Amino acid sequence: MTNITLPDGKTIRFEKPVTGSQVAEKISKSLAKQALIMSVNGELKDLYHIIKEDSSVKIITAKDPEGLEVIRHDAAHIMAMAVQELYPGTQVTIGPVIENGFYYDFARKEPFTSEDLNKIEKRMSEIVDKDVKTKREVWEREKAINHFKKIGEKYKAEIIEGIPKNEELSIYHHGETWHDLCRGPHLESSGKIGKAFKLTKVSGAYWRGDSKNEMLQRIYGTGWANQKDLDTYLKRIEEAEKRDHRKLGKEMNLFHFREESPGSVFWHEKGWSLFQKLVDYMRDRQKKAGYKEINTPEILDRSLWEKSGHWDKFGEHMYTSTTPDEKVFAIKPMNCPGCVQVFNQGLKSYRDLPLKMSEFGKVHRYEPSGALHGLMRVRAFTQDDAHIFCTEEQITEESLSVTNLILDIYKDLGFKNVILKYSDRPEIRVGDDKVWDKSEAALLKAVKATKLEYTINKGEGAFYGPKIEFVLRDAIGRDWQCGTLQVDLNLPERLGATFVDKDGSKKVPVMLHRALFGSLERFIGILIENYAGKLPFWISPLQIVVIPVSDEFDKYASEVVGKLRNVGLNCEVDLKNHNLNYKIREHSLSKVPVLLICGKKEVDSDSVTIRELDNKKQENMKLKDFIKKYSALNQASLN
RNA sequence: GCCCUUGUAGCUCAGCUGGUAGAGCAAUUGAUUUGUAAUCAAUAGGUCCGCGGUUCGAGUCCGUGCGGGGGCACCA
Repeated sequence: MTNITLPDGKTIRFEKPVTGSQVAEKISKSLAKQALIMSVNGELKDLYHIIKEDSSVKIITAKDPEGLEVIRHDAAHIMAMAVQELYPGTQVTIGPVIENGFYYDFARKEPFTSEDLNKIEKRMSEIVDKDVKTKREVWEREKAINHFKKIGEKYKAEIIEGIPKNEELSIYHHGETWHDLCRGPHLESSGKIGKAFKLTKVSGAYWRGDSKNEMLQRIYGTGWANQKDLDTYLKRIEEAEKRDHRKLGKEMNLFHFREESPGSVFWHEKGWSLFQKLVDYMRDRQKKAGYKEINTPEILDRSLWEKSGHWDKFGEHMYTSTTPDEKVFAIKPMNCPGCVQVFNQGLKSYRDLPLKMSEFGKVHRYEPSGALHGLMRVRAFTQDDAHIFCTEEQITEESLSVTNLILDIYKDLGFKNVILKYSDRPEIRVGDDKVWDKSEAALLKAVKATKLEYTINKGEGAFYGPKIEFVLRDAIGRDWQCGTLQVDLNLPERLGATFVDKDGSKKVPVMLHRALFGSLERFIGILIENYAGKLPFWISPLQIVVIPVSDEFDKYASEVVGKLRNVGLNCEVDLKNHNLNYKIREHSLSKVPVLLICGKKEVDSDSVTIRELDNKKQENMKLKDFIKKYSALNQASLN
């Protein structure tokens, strides 16, 4: 007698032990058809697993996240099977499920080409059609190791050797010819995978993820429950490609990169205008929040970096320069040591704290060539940096005020969806554990006070203190880590920063590092992708183009531009010998938010006709009203 | 840094197995004077990423360097 309790609380009674398939069959024919795997007392099992005792069982279909995962996992297996059929001698390693799909890492001398991918995909399809049965076996450890060694799968053998001795080793057979070591569960047969998968790319990947090991070939695939989901996913990828800031940056004439300085931006007039607009805005916000802006040298003597600890901990990422007199300088990769030097000038009292010093510091970091990626990962960038010198007691309050400022600024720029990542002490760290206790608690208190969603990343703090990272979600659901707030229990002491406390004794202040955008360059990349290039009016580098209907109205159009420039709007007049349609198309494609059309009607009535981007409706307005309305829109606070 | 891939006009790209470069758009000039997403025509435009090699001959094949792209590793 086996009692099976279903998720809705109902119990089905079976005379004998049963399989998941039998349970599903009992519930309904359609469920039996859709069933992929099952969960028995919370453990995922194959459908053909025999349940011997009373259990609560949930039949899992493609609608459940676990179901989709199994589809992907099986697709990975079938891919490996197809690869080994097509390319004998290829060794398999690991093949997990990942977000949106799966991959499998192979060891093979010859590289896989994109044609190979097509072939493999086709073979996978054939295997699905054949609907080969899956069979699970439990093997004895030595047998498994010897077996895989014998058939030349040294990576598999190595994996098994690393599995704890008390763990059960299951081998899954797919059809008569292919098998793999796997924890499972798996689908009953290959037909259940369906055809909603696609191999997407090949790449290199280190064995066990360690760059000291040999490089394997990884084939990525995406897999879904049905064709519709696959299509939706592929569409989303396409949409992301359309928004690529590298493409848009070129099209919109914002910036370029070139061989002479990989990873450094050549800002064009329009891109720089956007950059400056953000800086102006930040300056204004920080001033109002009580920050004092400073600026420190780009090049500083080696000795300072040795004192700060950067030379040791960050040396391989630093650009250095030796002067003709053999002195070694480093180009700053961070602003903090410079800022502490400014703090150290003059005697500071507890009355000066918290002291907030901001700096738009340009830093250089020698990033590995393979890491570079448009504006998102560069070797030279500008931080909207600030350092807050305060007492331990002030950590929570200051952190909270930084957090509020960040959230408010993100909101102004159109990002309302923000989550926090809190990281506490890492294994290797400096400072007394008691101080860590205090600063972690203080920072966590601030995190909780925001009432925002947050994750705790254990042990991922900086070696000098705990930190919060601000992750914003963009218009198409991608997460970007931007701002950061770090408590520093180390640097002020190393660089001899002190203040005179109430009792007259000298104390070392706590330092908070914070950046809101993180890197201006990167943030601009995120902005471009978030808005697909259609930036909000107030930061748009070219806000308005005035178009005369014919050259008869060139003079009026030029006058309008003059007046708009006078109130600080970025605008151009288009006097080219093209017709109106052509100009509207051209400027719309280059994403100018507002076009003003001027013809006889407008000249006669001292007005302009407004056409906003992506809005075919036109509106005629007196020029002075237009100026009033749009110069107001030019302020962030009104957006 | 590592694996794969890629580099042709300002831009997007074509150029089969080696035989001295081609299109569309942009630019320039001329015509047209246009009322809401491409008016017509003509002209000009190239160290085919750099260096070396094979060859009678290299954009094309080989080697190497640099850059770009996709991943891996890295992101203090």
